[in-house]
Amino acid sequence: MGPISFSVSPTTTGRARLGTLTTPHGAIQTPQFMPVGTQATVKSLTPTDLRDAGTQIILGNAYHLSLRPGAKRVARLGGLHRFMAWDGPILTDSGGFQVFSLAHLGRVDDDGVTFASHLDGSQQRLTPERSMEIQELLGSDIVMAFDQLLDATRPHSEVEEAMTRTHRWAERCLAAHTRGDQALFGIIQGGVDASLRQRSVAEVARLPFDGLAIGGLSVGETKREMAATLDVVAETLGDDPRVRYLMGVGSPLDFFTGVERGIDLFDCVLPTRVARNGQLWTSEGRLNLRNARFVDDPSPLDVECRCETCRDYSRAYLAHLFRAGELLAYRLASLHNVTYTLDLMRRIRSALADGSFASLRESVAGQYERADTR
RNA sequence: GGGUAGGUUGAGCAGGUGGUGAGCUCCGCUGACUGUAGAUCAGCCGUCUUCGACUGUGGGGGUUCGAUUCCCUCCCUGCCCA
Repeated sequence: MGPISFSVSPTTTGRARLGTLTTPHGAIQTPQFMPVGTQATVKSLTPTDLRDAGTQIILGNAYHLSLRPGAKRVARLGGLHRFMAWDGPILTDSGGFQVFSLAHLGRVDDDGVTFASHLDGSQQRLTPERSMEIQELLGSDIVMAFDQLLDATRPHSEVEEAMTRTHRWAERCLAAHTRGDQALFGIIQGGVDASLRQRSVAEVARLPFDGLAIGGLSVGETKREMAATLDVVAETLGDDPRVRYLMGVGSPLDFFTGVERGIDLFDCVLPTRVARNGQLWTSEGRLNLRNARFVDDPSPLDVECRCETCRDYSRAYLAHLFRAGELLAYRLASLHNVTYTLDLMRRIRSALADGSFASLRESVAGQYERADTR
């Protein structure tokens, strides 16, 4: 028995599954969404806020935390859970995404990545071994393999090279990972090319990872390409029993795309980032609280939402807070979007259980369609 | 009453001493955001028939081929002196 266990059962909805993932810091129901807390905080929210929003697991980041405050410091202070006062499950990303998003600061070779710190320009080195060391010091429940991803516009040869490199790094991560109380997930790459994805699934799935992640999506490809790629991955994985995590996704409608293709876990900065920029997800679709039409609107943000923001405050007040640049705007907006997202996942699980997934998808699609074409 | 510095697109400014002033920052109006270098970024922000054109430098008058610029006069604002 490994550090985590995953029990999953199929549903009557496509490849969708309902499951329970048990970690050293608690069990989570899948399909599930992980709010992103890159720097040992989900921006503007406290662990109490996260609990109130229904959060079961959060994501942290090896690259950011290793630069500041430093992985050893976090370890000395009792590990990431204790440091940030979140006692639920934590998954840490390996730093692979920063190799992508901060590509202009670094250079990739077969052994790893050399880059200039985005904080002070100092030279840093990240390798599969170093990423494992950092994540073990942080003490997360789930450690992600160190990978390389590219955006959809890159030539086939480059995508293939990054994929094969990711496969070699995957084996090195497994060899370097020592803590028995942490799960380690492998990452499937291969861009939007079906044959590359098939190869990557075969290469990564044959390794003894505790879970499998699908990376390299939602980085510029079309929705159609993402769905098609998820179909290829699902088909190639077949009845592999391990938990499946779609990295960096997504929007409300993306969850339906993923879930019906067998995805169990999602993470995304979108709910919290767009919240800080005034965009709120509601039963009426997307609302931008900075728009002039809300300044005199006394109604709650979303009458169907149970969160503190919707319970206590008006749209007019939120619009005011955003215009005034008040810090409370960020917290109230983030609290709502995280609550909305986690409630949506709960509704999805419920719909999978009673067979109403398709009608829920139609309903939510209609809400966002109306908002988009208003 | 005398002196002095000013009056530029919602606000605050830049510039311009005879030859095309629509430039900046706020504010305002929209949009974007997908394993967080993002409480960020982008577009618009005088009018119109908007790839362009027109109007606009406190009001009026004068000189001039041509005035934001030079002259006269009036109005308004800050400061100083009475």
